[in-house]
Amino acid sequence: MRWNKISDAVVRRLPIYLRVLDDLAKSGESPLISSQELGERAGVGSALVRKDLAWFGEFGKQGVGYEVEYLRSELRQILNLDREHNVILVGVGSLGAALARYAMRRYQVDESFRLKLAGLFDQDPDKVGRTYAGIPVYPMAELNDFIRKHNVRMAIITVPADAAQETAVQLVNSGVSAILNFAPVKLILPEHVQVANADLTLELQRLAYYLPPEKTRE
Amino acid sequence: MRWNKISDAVVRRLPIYLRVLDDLAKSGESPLISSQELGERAGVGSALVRKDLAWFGEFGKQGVGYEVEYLRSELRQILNLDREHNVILVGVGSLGAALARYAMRRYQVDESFRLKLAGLFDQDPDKVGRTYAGIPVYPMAELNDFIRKHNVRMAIITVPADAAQETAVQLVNSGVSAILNFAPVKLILPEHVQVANADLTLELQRLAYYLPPEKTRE
DNA sequence: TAGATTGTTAATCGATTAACAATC
DNA sequence: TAGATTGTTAATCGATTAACAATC
Repeated sequence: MRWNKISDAVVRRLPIYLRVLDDLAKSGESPLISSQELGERAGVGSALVRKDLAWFGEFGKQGVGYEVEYLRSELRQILNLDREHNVILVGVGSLGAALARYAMRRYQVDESFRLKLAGLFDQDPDKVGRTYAGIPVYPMAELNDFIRKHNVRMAIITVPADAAQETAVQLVNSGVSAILNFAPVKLILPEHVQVANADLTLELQRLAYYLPPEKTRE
Repeated sequence: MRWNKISDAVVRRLPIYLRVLDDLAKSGESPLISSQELGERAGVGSALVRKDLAWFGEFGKQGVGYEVEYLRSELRQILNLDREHNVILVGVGSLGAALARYAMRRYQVDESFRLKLAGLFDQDPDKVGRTYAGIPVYPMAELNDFIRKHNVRMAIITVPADAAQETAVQLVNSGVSAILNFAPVKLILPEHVQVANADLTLELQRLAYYLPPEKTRE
C-alpha cells in the first residue's frame, strides 16, 4: 500500500494523534475513543480527525468510535514506527551532546520509541573516540561507510551554520533521506529529501513579534 | 501603530526575510534587493514577499526594489528586535544547559541578537547556585519575583513533560506572554499567550513517515 | 430498535499566485 | 523616455469545517 500525495498538513497531525493514543493506552481510561474526544485532546476539530484518518483506511466503527489499541498500531505502521531505524547525529557541540543524551534515554526508557541513535560524528579530532550516553563519536571520514553499513536513512544536523549545507549534501550523497536540521540555514537539497527545521532563532524572533510594548518601570 | 490581525503565516516569514537581509548586509553584495531575489533566497514567491511586506507599510520603490538597510531596520522594529528582552529558561537538564550556552554565545557574538538570557531556574537544589555560561541558576521559589523585577516576557521551557504544564502556568501568572516549549506536551494557556513548540519527537516521527521501505540487505 | 458516531460530500474559509496599473 | 519593479486586486488553490446519509 502506498499513499502518495497525502498533504504534509495531514502527516504533521498523525504523530499528535499517536501521542494522545499512547497516553490513553498508558492510563487505560477507555479502550475506545471518538473523533470528538481525540480531536479535543489533539487540539483539532473532530471532522478533521475523521478526514485525516480516512486517508489511510476505515479504522472506526459508526456509532462506536475508534479502538485505541488498533488505531495506535495502525498509526505506528503508517508512520513507519513499527520498525527500528538507525539515526546519526553530526556535530557534537553542547547542543548535539544534549540531544544525543535525550534521544538515547528516550530509546532506553520507551520501548515504542524505535529511533536508535547509532553514531555521532564530528570534525574535531579531540572529540573523536569519546562517547556520549554510550554512543561513540566517529570522524567525518567514516560518515559514508557508516551510513551504508548501518542503513542509516535519518540524521540530525547540529553543526555550525556555515558547515550545515555541506554536511547535508554529504549525508544525502551517502543515502540519508530525512534530516532534522538545527542549523539556522535553509538547506537546499533534492526533492526526495525530507527536512524538518528546528530553527530556534526563527522561533524566538517570531515570538518577539507578539511581545507587548515595553512597560515603563513604575 | 498596531497591526492587529496579521496572520501567523505572515509573521513566520518575517524572520526569514530578516535573515536574508542580514546575510546580504554582511556580505555587502548590493544595497538593493528585489522581491524576486528576496523571495528566491527565502524560499518564497515574489508576490508573497511583496504582499507580506505591504501589510506593514510601503517599503519599496517601483522599478527599483527595496533598500536592504532600510527594510532590515523596519523588520527589526516590526519584530520588536530593536530593543533588548530579558528571557529566562526553566529546567536546567542537559538540553536546558546546552540551550543556555547557545543563547548566551549568540548574544555575545551577534550584536543584533537582542534576546538576553537573564536567568535559569531549576527545582533541583543541587543545581541552584551553579552557573551555566555565566548565568546563575535560581530556585523555583524566586521565579515570580525575578520575572516581575526584570520585566521578563519571554521564557524557554525545558522541564520534563510532566512538569511542563504547571511550569507554564506559573510563568504566565507571573507575566510571561511568550513561551518556547521543548517539552513534548500541548500547553493549555490563555489566548493572549504565544507558544512556539519545539517538539523534537513530533518532528522525528513525522520524518519517519517519509522513510523509504526497508531495503533488504543484499 | 433508537442513539451514536463514522466516512464522505459540499460549503466555507484562508492563503498563495497571477496579473497589471501605477510609478520610480 | 523606456524598462523595471512595486503595491494591490482578482483568480486559484488547498485546507478546514459543516452537514448528513450510512451503519454499527
